[in-house]
Amino acid sequence: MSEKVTIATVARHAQVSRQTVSNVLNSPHVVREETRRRVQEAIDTLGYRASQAARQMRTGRSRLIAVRIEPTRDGINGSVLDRFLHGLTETAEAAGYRAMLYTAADAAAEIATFDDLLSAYDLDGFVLTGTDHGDPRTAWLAERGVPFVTFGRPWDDPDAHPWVDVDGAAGTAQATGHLLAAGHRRIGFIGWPAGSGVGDDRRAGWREALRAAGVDPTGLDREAVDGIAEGERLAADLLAAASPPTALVCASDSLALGALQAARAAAPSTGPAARTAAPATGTAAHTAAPAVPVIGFDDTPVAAAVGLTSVSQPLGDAAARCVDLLTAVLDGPPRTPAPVLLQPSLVLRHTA
Amino acid sequence: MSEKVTIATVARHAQVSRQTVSNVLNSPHVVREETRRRVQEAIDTLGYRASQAARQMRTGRSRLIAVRIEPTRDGINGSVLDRFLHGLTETAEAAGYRAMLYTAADAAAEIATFDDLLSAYDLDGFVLTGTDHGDPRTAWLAERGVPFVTFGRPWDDPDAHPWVDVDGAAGTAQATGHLLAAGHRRIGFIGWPAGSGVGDDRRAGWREALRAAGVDPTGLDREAVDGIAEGERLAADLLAAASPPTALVCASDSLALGALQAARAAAPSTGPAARTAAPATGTAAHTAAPAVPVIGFDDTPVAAAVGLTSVSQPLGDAAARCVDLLTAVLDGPPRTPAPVLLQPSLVLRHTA
DNA sequence: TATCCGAATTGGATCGTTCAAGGCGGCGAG
DNA sequence: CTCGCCGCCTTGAACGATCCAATTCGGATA
Repeated sequence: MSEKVTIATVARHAQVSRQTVSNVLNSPHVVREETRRRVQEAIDTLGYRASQAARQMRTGRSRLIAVRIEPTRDGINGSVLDRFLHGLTETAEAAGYRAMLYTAADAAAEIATFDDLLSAYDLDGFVLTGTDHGDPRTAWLAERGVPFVTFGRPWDDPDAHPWVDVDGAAGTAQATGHLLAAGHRRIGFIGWPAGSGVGDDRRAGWREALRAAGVDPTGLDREAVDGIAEGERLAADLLAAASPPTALVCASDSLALGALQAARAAAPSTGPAARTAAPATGTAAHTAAPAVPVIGFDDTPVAAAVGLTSVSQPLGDAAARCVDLLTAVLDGPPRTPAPVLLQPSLVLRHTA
Repeated sequence: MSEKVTIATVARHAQVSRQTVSNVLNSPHVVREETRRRVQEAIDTLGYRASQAARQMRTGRSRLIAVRIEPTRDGINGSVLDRFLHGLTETAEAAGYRAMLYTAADAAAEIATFDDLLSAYDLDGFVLTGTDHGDPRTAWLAERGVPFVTFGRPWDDPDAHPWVDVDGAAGTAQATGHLLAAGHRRIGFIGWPAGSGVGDDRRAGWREALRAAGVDPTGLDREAVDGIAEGERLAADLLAAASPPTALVCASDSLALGALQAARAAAPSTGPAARTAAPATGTAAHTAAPAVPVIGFDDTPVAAAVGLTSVSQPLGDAAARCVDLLTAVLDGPPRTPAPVLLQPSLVLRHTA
């Protein structure tokens, strides 16, 4: 191995000055074509790579973006983040950025981490996931003019900052529509307690779809925090009602999984037009369609494994668009790029 | 906001030289206690943070470690990486390091990425996951003296480099032992094609456990690449044999999930001492114990969701130990720290 | 021929930190 | 008394890139 190859090495090798080499890399248009080629050749020959540290010291830019990796709560929804991260890393690499991970127990700790990462590592930007009403993190970042994008809408003001999101309401509406088309009328919803942006959005999709079909959604929904056990409890409660729903839409795969068990436990009631969906996946149909169809949300591996019909989010796309927006802010003019709302799709399996 | 606060700002504020401030941070023992306190106070007051870029430029160390984020293959095993990454990031932060992500399509691309990360970002070290026989990546890194740790043994030479692993053989042995204790004798194994380190290890655990119990494992195992469909196929094949196994141990949850379906499809055969395990999880027992008990490997969310008994890897621990070993190499004397072999545990659920 | 112009290139200064070398007062040994 | 050493601190130089101002140079213009 030879000595470390710096910009000076390249300059000497190509018979030009350091600045010219720098120009070839950063502003190729100011360099004569023939010179540019000669320099580029030297770069390739020597295997030169600009030192990020040196560049960063001068420019204050690190070409690093940070993402938080959350503790896998439920376990089921964990792999959502997994897919998102992969897409993010891949797109960032293509744009010349690298993704850095950080953890934080709560919003306050996360803000402290922002501060640390910004002052110590000169981070260029952040990708936040899972925003909610009055998020203190976005306020902190915006106040300091730090570039960031959220995966999840700013529920208070759609123009507050760049964001990417998946249209959850459209997803539950699509799920509800699928069940309506199969002949169901009384379609229940199992979701999260009112107040969370995402949860309310998903419930709204179901409600509006029912209303549009002329069905009164009153009394057809239940709510609880996420979890299989909760899903089972709520579904059992719904199915035991005076006039129970004949199909269920859920705000998550966790809830849906629990609901599925309640649906299976329930006697094969007199649901209309049962057994409409055909097995969609390649694996054998290992579970019979439940008497009460159930649709989940997120299309997690668990859903795929147990044959649960679920609303799938285009996570790779979402991650890519996050990077797009962020780099637009970083590399382009200082204007806020338009937000992106992606459409989910319904993945049909055995349960609906 | 005031101006950027550098080491010079602190020095002025504390009435000392830059170097003394630097010493307070990096070699506190050479500074008089009273001075140290004064400087520390100035640091806290001003909210000073050392610029990584400047430090890195001088020392050549970035306090960054890189991990590859793989494309979620199966989906089921994806969340394994998720948990590992979280633990890694957390432990790295505690040790003053940050985790950076990268992707790579294959080993060659990964090596190219090594080169890039090393020369451009001055990466301090790598954490590799999923090593195999004759891994070109470890060879490349070792040749250049780049610090790295693998999660997964170097299957050719245990002393080649620092590593952390989970004792897969012990896991399958434990699973097999559990079934033996329940009265089973003919216990089958569904695993991956011979040749992969991890797969062979897991098979060996099962084989030796059977042998130790005086059972001849011949003909009781099948192999295929990972996947639910494959698992179902292999299990069906095994169960259709002349003298079929009465219980199954699998090399992954994916295979186990498939096997479970085959086991349920099979008529409740005359297995011995059926129904020994009691429901372990908090959620209601939604699935009856199968006629042929099945045990998976990895304790994925899917396993938890469907009630599959599975061998659980201590991923958080593993990640932490990876960071420990890596920082030992980075911060300590240049000797190879002892490898770490962690023990998995059997999580009992409904299927065994 | 002298002058000017713009494109292309050059050399010096700079970012914030750590390293290497050196200053300085005091103390113990020769 | 002087010398060397030690503990504590300071100063100048360097890491490798980019920014800025100055300079060269070929060619067009007066």
